[in-house]
Amino acid sequence: MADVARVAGVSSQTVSRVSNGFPGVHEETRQRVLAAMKELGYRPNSAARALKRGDFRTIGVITFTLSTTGNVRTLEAIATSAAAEGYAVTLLPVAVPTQDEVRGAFSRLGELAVDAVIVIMEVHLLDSARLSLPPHVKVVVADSDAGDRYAVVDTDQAGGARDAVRHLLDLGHETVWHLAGPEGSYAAQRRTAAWREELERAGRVPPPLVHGDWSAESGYRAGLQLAEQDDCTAVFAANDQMALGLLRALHERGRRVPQDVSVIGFDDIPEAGSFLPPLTTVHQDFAEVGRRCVDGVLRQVRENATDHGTTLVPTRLVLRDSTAPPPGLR
Amino acid sequence: MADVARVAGVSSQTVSRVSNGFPGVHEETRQRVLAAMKELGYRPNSAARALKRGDFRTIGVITFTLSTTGNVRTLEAIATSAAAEGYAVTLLPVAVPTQDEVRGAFSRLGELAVDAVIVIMEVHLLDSARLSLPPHVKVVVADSDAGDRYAVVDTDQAGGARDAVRHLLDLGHETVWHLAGPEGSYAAQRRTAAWREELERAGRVPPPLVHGDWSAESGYRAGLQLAEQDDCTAVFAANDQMALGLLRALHERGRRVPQDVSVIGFDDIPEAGSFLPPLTTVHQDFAEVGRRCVDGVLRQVRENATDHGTTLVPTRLVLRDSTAPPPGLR
DNA sequence: CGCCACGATGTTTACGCAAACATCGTGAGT
DNA sequence: ACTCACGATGTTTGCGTAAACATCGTGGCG
Repeated sequence: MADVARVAGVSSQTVSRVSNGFPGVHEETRQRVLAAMKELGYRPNSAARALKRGDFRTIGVITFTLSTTGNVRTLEAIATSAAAEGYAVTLLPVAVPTQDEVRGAFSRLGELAVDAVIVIMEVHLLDSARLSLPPHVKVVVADSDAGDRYAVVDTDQAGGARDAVRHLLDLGHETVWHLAGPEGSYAAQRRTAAWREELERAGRVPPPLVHGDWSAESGYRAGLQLAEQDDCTAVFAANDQMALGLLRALHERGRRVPQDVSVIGFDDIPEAGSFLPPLTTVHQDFAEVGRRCVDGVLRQVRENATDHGTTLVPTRLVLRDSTAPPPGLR
Repeated sequence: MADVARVAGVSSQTVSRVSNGFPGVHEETRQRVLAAMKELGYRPNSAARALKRGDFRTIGVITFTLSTTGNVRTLEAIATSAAAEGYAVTLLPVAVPTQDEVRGAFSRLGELAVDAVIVIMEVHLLDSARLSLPPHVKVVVADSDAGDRYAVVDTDQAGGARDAVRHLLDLGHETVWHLAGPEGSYAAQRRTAAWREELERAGRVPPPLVHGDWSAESGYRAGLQLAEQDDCTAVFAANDQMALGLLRALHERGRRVPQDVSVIGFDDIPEAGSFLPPLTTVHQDFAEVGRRCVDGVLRQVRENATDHGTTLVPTRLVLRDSTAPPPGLR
């Protein structure tokens, strides 16, 4: 910076003003400084900037895994929105979803150059970790229930699940089976709860629950069981991957979809339209979730506020070819 | 830090020594300092540290999109490896794959707190952008051909493609059709080139090329064309998503897989085993690619060297149920 | 008994930048 | 002509840390 100042024949303060786009610099001087910066290949040192300003213009994202579409899409949207606001995103991977690991990530966070954190994770893993959070770091939680301790942004899981069940009932199915996500997942719990409520509201009896672990493979295993149930004409899978495995199991057992069994998924992953048959599913707007997460943390950072509300992003039912009226009604 | 020093009754320098694990501090004193740090909730300020030390302990990752499995898995492995080495990872999303956008990302990089960069991107997008790279930033390129300008880590695309073709020929197929990736992609080009070479080496005539854009939807469209070709008994799809669409198209047109047509993919995405039928494919070890990327940049950072070599990560053929001998040979 | 070496700790300084304050010159108003 | 206000620019200072150097005390050795 001093070099630039010397070349341009000004003081370093003027260079600073130019580099930050502050007013009060004569146009001609500004041009001279810009030329000098270019000539010397000057780059402001972000460490010094951060030290002086007291913030880092960086958001940390803590997430357990990038193997689920949802987390990835959310992350992508976060990165894009953050970039648009002049913020960088640093990734804090948590290898194993244990409280120890999470606590470790949070404590590393303290030394990390981060103004705010977005946590994409089941919150029960956070419980004991929260204490080690540096006091000035703002938090928004996605994909979880944080009670009133943190701000939360999430898909309207319940609404989406209700729509899915409703759709199958409207087609005439007597009831709807549910291929649920892992028990530890709050998102899975909410989808399951909403499925049950919607059935009960319609006066139907919820069939026994079948659990998977989000993977296609677990969907396949569950599908082999469901294929045995003759009275099973409609299944609501808690995500598209499991629905994929389910489709394969049903196909192997000679149960046609949608003629014999209707299947509906959740997420609307890009491949869902290419399943056999193309999958009717509940679309999640991960991009919107990511955007609102960034909005949320930046609002907290800028206004030094502490939000606690929950923001729900609506879902949308995408009708494809995997659902139809039950055999009796055709 | 000054507060900690006061509470512990030592100088700030001693606090610094403790916080960096330096020797030459009496054990008793160390404990006193640690206690004071804990009591006050002291966190070293990473901006000041970076300013003083001159590096950031951070690796930037520039990638065009997180919508392909490969990029995501690579990113995940990078983040994990980097964390193990005490480095953070900051994400630099490039919204649109134009040279302007890429150049923008690279220039933002200059102001970013980053010691090294891993670029997961087609390199032709880099060409004109390279000039604006800050001189001290080390680079490793994944998923591309960077000539001898940068260090490169990549999957052995050619080897994987050869294995795929070889496998189909060994089953007795007369020739192998190819559903290629987008023309702009170097990875796609290499797979295509290897496919052609392997066929020619076996004295077969390469059928006309069909292009997709990596998406399942494009695979479906291509599949509709291929289903018309009666002499098409084996297809090598350049990735699993396109293979998925291909399977659907073949199924819709009444061509059974693998009885009438064999299909092989590339990537081995987690869902590949749940396709209908389970997909034979070429497994890419993205985790290894990510790890080697981190190794590469860190070696450069630490030894201040400039690597230019190319590291190839081997692939592995995963046999499932989508390939079989051609109809004539059954 | 005195000196020195060495371990333990303290003091000074600079990293690069930008806020706060200081200064300079010019044109408008009286 | 003289003041004053204001725009343009310069000077000083400190952000939190750690390297370099300085100091202090203790035990061993001649």
